[in-house]
Amino acid sequence: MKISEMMEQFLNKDEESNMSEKQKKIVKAAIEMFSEKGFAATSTSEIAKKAGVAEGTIFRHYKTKKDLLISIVMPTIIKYVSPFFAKSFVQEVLENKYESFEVFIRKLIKNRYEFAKRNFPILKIYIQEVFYHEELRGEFQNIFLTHVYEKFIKIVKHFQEKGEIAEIPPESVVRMIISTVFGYMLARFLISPETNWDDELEIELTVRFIMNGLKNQE
Amino acid sequence: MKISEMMEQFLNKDEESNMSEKQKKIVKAAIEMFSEKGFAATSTSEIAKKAGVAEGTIFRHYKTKKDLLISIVMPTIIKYVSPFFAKSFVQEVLENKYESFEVFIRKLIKNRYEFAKRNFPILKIYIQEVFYHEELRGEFQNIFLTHVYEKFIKIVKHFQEKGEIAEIPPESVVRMIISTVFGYMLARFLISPETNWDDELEIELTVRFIMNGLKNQE
Amino acid sequence: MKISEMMEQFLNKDEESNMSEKQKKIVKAAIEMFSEKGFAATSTSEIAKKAGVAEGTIFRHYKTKKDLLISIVMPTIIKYVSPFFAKSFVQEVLENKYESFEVFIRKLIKNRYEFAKRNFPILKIYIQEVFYHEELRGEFQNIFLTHVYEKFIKIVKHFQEKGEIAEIPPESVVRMIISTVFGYMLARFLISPETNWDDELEIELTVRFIMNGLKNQE
Amino acid sequence: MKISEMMEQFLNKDEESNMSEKQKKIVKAAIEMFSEKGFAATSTSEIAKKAGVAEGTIFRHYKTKKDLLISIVMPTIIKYVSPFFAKSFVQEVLENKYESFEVFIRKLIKNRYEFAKRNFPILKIYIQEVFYHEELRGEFQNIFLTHVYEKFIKIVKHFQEKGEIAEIPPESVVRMIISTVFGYMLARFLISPETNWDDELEIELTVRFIMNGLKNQE
DNA sequence: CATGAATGAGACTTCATTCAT
DNA sequence: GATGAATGAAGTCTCATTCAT
Repeated sequence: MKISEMMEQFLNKDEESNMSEKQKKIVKAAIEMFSEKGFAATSTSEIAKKAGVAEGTIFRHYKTKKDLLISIVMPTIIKYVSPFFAKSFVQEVLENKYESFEVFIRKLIKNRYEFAKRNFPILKIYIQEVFYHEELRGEFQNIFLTHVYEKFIKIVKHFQEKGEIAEIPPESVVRMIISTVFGYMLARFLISPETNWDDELEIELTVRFIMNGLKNQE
Repeated sequence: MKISEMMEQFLNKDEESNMSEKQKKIVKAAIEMFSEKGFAATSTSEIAKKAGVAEGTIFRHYKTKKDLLISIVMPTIIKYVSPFFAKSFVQEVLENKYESFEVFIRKLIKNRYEFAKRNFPILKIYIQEVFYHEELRGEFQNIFLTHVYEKFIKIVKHFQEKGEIAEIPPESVVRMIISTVFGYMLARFLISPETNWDDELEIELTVRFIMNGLKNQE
Repeated sequence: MKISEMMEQFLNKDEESNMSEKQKKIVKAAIEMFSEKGFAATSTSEIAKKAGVAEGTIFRHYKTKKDLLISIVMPTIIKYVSPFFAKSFVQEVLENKYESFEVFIRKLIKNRYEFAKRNFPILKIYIQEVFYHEELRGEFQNIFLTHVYEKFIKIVKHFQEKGEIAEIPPESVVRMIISTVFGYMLARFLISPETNWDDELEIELTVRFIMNGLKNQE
Repeated sequence: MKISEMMEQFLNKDEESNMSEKQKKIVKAAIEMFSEKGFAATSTSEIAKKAGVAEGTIFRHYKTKKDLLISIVMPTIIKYVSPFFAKSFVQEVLENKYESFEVFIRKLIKNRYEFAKRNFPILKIYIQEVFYHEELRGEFQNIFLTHVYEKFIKIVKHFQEKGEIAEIPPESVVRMIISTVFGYMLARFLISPETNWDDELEIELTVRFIMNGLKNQE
C-alpha cells in the first residue's frame, strides 16, 4: 500500500506539523497497519517495529492503542466531511453563483474523489472501525448532521423549487446521491483499486447518471 | 440485534441441518458476537459462554477460530450471490420472458432487500472481514465473476440492444446499479437501521432513479 | 519464611478445601512472596514460577492480582477478628461463667498469640496493605465494629461495674489493651522473630502488666 | 494529608537547607506520594509531576528511586530515635536530676507524640518499608541498639534499684513501654487520625497505665 | 462427544533510567 | 543544572488452543 503520497498531505498540514519525527513515523506505521490488517488485529509491537521506534514510545504519545486510532482517524474525517458543505460554499450555491445542480454535483464528486484518492487508507480504517467504536460514531454523526445533512437538504430543495430536479423527498435524494458517489469511491479505491480506471469518464458517467436519475420528467 | 428470525432461515436449511444442537448454538453465538464486535475483537470464550458450551467444544467442530468465521460466512455469501443470476433466471430474461429492464431491476432490488433483511448480521461480518482475509476475497471474486458479472453484463447488453437503456459501457452500468442498490442496503441496514424506513417507497424511488439514470435520452 | 505449617491450617480448612491443587500452590506462593516483598513489589510471574504453574493459570482463578490479594487476606482476617468475640463467648463472660477480668485477658492474649503464630505471614500482608487498599480497610472496619468493638466495650463496662478495673473511659481501656497485645505480637513475630522468646513468661508478664495497669487503685 | 507544616520542620533544618528549591519540591512530593500509596506503587513520573519538575531532574539528585527513599527516611529516623536517649539526657536521669520514673515516662511519651505529629508521613513510610529493605533495617537496628536500647535498659534498672518499678526483666519492661507508646501513636496517627482525640487525657491515661502496670506491688 | 483447567505466546501498558539538547 | 523524549525490560492480563478426564 503506497501511503507516502498521502502522508505528505496528512502529516505536514499546519496543525499536525508540530509532531516530532518519531511521532510521524508512528502515525504512518499505524495507518499502514490498521489499513492493512484492521485495528484489532494489529499489535502495537508491529507498529513499533515498522515505525522503527521502541514500543514504549508509542505510549508516550498516545495513552492507549485506541487513542492512536482516534487521533489518526478523527481529524481526517473532519477534514473530509465538513469543508465541502461549509457555510460559505452553501451560500454561494443558494445565491445562484452556481448556475445549476449539475455543476454542484460535479464539484461534489470531484472533490470527494480527490480527497478519497489522497486519504483512502485512513478512510478505510474509519469505515471499518466506525461500527465498533462509539466514540467514532458519535463524533461523526455530530459533524455530519450539523455540517452536512441540513445544508445538503437545503440545496436539494433549492433546486427542486427551481424545477431542475424531480419532486422526490429530499432525504431520499440525498441518500441516493450519497449512495451513488460513495459506491463509486468504494468500487474505485476499496474493492477494485487495481483495475485500470478511466476516472474522467467514470466521473462524467456518474454525474449524468445522477442528473438523469433525478431529472424532472416533465 | 435480533437474529433469531434469520437464524431459522440459515440454520435449518437442508445443508446445515446436520448440525448438532450445540453446533447451532455455537454458530448463532458466533454470528451475534462477530457482527457486534468484529471477528478479531471477539474471543472464543465469549462465544462459548454465549452459546452455553465449553470452550473446547468449539474447537471440536472448528479447527480454528478462523475456520468458524469462514464456515459461517461463506455459505451465506454463496447463497446471496449466486442464485439470482443462476443460468435458468438469466435465460428467462434473455428469452424475453421478462417484459422489460425495469421488471428486472425491480426484481433484483426486492430480492437483495429480502435477503439482506434476513441475513444482515452475516453480511455485515462479511463486509468487514473480506478486506483482511484472502480466503474470503478469493472465493468471492471467483463466485462473483463466474456467476454474476458476466451474466449481468449480458443482460445489460441485451436491453441496450433493445434500446431500453443508454449506450454506456456495460461495466459502468453494472457498477452504477450495484452501487445504488448496495448503497441503499448499507444505509438501510448498517448505517441507519433504527430510522423509520418506508421500504416500499424507497424501493420504488430507487427503481425509478436507476431507470431514469440509465434511460436512453433519445 | 516457613509457611508450610500455617498453610496446613489455612488451605485445608473446610471452606477452602474445594481449591484445586494448583490453586493451593498459587495461594501458597503468593502468600510467601507478598509477605516477603510486599504486594506491589511482587510480580505475577514470580508467583507463577514459585508455584510451578503458568502465569495464565493465576488469572484463570483470580481475575486480577489484587483479587488474589483480597481473596487470600480477607478470610484470614475474618477468622482472626470475629470468632473470639462471637456472641456465645461474650455471653459466657457477661453471665459470670468467667470468674474475672484476668481470665478474660489471659484467654484473649493466648488466643491471639496462637492465631498470629499460625498465620503471621498473612497478617503481615494485611498490616502492610490495609493502608493502601480501601477494599481491605472498609471490610475490616465493618467486621471490627460490628463483631468486636461494641462487645469488647460491653465486657469492659461489666468488669468496671464489678469494681475489678478502674473507671477509665472504656474506649481508652480497649485501646490500651489492644495496643499492648498488638505491640507484643508485632515485636514477637514481625520485628524480632529470630529472638529467643520465652513466650510463657512474656504472656504472663503482659497479663500482669495490663491487670496492674487497669487495676482499681482503691 | 497535610504535610506543609511538618515540611517546614524537615526541609528547613540546618543540614538540609543546602537543598535547592527543586530538590525540596521533589522530596516533598515524594513524601506525600510514598506515604499515600507506598514506595513500590509510586512512580517517579508521579513524583515529578507533583513536584513540578522534569523526570530527569529526580535522577540528577538521587541516583535511583530507592536512593530517594533512603535519603528521605533515614535522617528523620535518626532524628526520631537518637536525641531522646542522647548521652546528656540519660546522664541527667541517672544523676537524679529527674525526680521519678513517672517524669521520665511522661517526657518520653510527650516527646514521641510531638515528633510523630510533625513527621507522621515519613514515619509511616518508614514503618511500611523497613520490612522490605535491608538497608533501612540494618541502619535502624544499629542506631537503635547503640543509642536507645542499652540506655533505656540502664534507666529501667536504675529505677528498679530505687524500688519505683517492679522487678520484671528490664527487656520486657522496655518492650511493654515501647508497645504501649507505639500502640498509641499507631492508633492516633495511622489507624484513626480522623477521630476527635483528647490528647492531653490520652497521654495522661497512658502514663498512668504504664506506671500502674509496672508499679512495685509491695 | 463434551468439558474446562491449563498453557504459553503474545497482547497492551508502565516505568525507572538515560542522554542529547 | 534541567529537561523530557526515548528506551526496553518487565509488568499485568488475554486468548486461541490442547488434552486428560
